[in-house]
Amino acid sequence: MQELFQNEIDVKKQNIFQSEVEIIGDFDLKKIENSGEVFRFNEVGNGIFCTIAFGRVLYIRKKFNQTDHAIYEISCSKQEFMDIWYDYFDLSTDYEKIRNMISKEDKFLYNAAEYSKGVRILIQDPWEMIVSFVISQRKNIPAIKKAVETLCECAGNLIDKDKKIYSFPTPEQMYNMSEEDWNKCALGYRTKYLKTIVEQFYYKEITIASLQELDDDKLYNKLLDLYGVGPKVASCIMLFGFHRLNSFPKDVWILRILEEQYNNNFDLDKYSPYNGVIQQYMFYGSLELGRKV
DNA sequence: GACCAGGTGTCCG
DNA sequence: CGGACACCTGGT
Repeated sequence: MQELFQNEIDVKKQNIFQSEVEIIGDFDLKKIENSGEVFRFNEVGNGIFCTIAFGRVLYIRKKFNQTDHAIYEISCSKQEFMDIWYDYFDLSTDYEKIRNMISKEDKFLYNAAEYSKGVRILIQDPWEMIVSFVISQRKNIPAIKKAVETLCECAGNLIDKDKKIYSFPTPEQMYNMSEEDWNKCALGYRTKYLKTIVEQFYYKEITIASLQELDDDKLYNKLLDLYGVGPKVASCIMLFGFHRLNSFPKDVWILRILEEQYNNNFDLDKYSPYNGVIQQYMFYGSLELGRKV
């Protein structure tokens, strides 16, 4: 907390914002932060959000609202925003259109989607998603975030010397981690999963490029083959790393909703090809049912 | 100090 | 194949 506060002061001092962009449609930074899909995305104070991805850091803050769009201050050039962050935030997908597919008859889902308005499915680095979601198992979100940051500090590149921000390590960087590094990360039984996966990617027995070519079913099965990756983690990797919007991760919260709200009769394929977006609305809606952020 | 956290591998019927 | 059970560690 102290570090974040320090970070905020630094941001102000350096007047970090460089340009402005207009963003149209569903877009809520706080909701994205709490949507559970991203682990290096944090509010650092005063409405300023910081996210680290693709070896870059972005600071972004809403400046003001117009009726159908909003203006955001950003720490990069407009050009970089269009080249990198436009896709990251999935700004070419019309989430309002997806929300409008939900019938009012389904009261729970309709309310959940209203409540979640502004959540988007970020397009994140597939490798980072594989590693992060293997780490995520049987951890709460603060613990996941901490573990990911420690891993980045151990093996990533220093991309901001002042604020000590590190990039997410590549398979090569993780392959070269010492035993001491692994111990520092304190990943417990997940370490052996990651070591195995890292080795496969290091020796190019599997590549991200080859995975990207696969259709949903084949990709799912290929991910399941990875040591330490089960159905839930594979679905998350597909949704958040490969942007397979039909992938429907079922964690404890979703299972609870499917049982309590739908008596286990929810048609998981009803909103194809956007079942994963619907899942995300349900998951964010679980905040109202007692899930903690 | 328990108890549990966005699960998965393993073993057993 | 479905159901138990152990599992590292840290947060509440």
